[in-house]
Amino acid sequence: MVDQAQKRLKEAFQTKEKAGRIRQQNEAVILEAAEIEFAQHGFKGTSLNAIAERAGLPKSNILYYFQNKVGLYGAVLSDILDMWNQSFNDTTADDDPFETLNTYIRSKIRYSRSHPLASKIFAIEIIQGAPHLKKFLAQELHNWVGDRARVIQAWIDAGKMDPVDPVHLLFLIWGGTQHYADFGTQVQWALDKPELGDEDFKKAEDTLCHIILKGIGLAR
Amino acid sequence: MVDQAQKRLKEAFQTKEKAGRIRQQNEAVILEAAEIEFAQHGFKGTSLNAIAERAGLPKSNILYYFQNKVGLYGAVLSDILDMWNQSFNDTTADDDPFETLNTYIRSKIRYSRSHPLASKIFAIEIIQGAPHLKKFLAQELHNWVGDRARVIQAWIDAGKMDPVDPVHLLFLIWGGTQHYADFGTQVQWALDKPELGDEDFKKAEDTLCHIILKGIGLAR
DNA sequence: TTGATAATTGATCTATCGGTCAACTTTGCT
DNA sequence: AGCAAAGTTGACCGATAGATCAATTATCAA
Repeated sequence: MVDQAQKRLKEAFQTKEKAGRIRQQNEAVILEAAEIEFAQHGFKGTSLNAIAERAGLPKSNILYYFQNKVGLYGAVLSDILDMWNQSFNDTTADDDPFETLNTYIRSKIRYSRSHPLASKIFAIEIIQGAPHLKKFLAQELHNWVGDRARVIQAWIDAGKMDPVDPVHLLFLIWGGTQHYADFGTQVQWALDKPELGDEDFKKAEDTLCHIILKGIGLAR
Repeated sequence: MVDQAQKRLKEAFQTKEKAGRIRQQNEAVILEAAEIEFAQHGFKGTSLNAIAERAGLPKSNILYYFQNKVGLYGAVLSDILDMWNQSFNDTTADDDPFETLNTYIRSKIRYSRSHPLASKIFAIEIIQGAPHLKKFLAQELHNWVGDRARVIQAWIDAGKMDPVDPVHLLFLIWGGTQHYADFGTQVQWALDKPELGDEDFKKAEDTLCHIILKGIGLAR
């Protein structure tokens, strides 16, 4: 989705590429700790002290690697955007809609499972009005959605699927798939399980693909 | 969904029923200001000072009405649960699945439009692990989902709709509808509109109902 | 009118916030 | 080995956090 936005974020926040082994490892530890804390308390609600304690490093160390709290948060966001929409990016009207959307939905759910913290940080940021991402992402997202919507519209015009609004279809896919990361707590309550297993995510994938693909007139 | 949970929350956090007119009005002003701030910064990220400033009242006043920050937050959550799932609550296996789910989806989207702040506060709370709601809501939600899932399963057994997993169907509806409140910022970016109008929400309702209802084998 | 109770709020407390700085150690080149 | 640069971190800063308290004002029954 967001090559351009990610690049600009990186320019603004990323630390030096070349660095000693100790520093690289410490930075990784800090970013991991920061990810957990930001996902749990949001930007304003997270304290550098809490991150430092979780990372097992002095607070001063964090502020030496990253110039301030916003810089650290930006680095975390940059890491997240690093691995956003892999699939569905290069799709054209000639591609098979069933295959493309089936893959897209399943990869989205798998991302929810493998990177729940990243999804949560992103979700909180958006819910709160995306004060730190707006300038990096707003235009980019509009372009990405526009491009994808045109592909879907072409499929519709070719009679390959039902005439549903492409943008709202994308929203449904996003909402339905991200739910498993962002609202994982709620999902666990509903299923009364401390953690979801392979079979749960398999069932989630299959159910979503069945409903959405059949719902837009695609079947296999 | 949550009669019991709401009642217990109220017992724990609600202020006195009987109160002077000035106090009632001030409490309403405070709760409204608190709703905005909590939706924008989460529980930890919100300061009583910011709420007081927005409400135009001294901070001490807030702490006199509500005993502390958790109390105020609890009162806001209680207000939110007050108006949760109106529809789909008394549905039985004898009801028409198309009519029931069609109404449910549309009412969910309308709620997203009319109460975006409530939805956002709830979303942030859940994303962050629901530290303040867990004891009030976890069991309740499991029961509610179980009951609704049984109704859907009865529809499936009666051959009225496709054999999809009822719980994941509910998740898809929740994710797809709440998206319009929680990720309203993202939706606005995608559509490049400062605010969504009647026709946008109409299109959202129609698209979601079409895809989901057709996707589970219901049509009209 | 009076007096007890409730309501209100400015002053103030301690803890913690993000951030700076200076002292010290380690690293790496000559 | 010597030394400048980079790395590291404990001490500390002003600002602000949630919360308490005491002094004042408003309310209302007797």
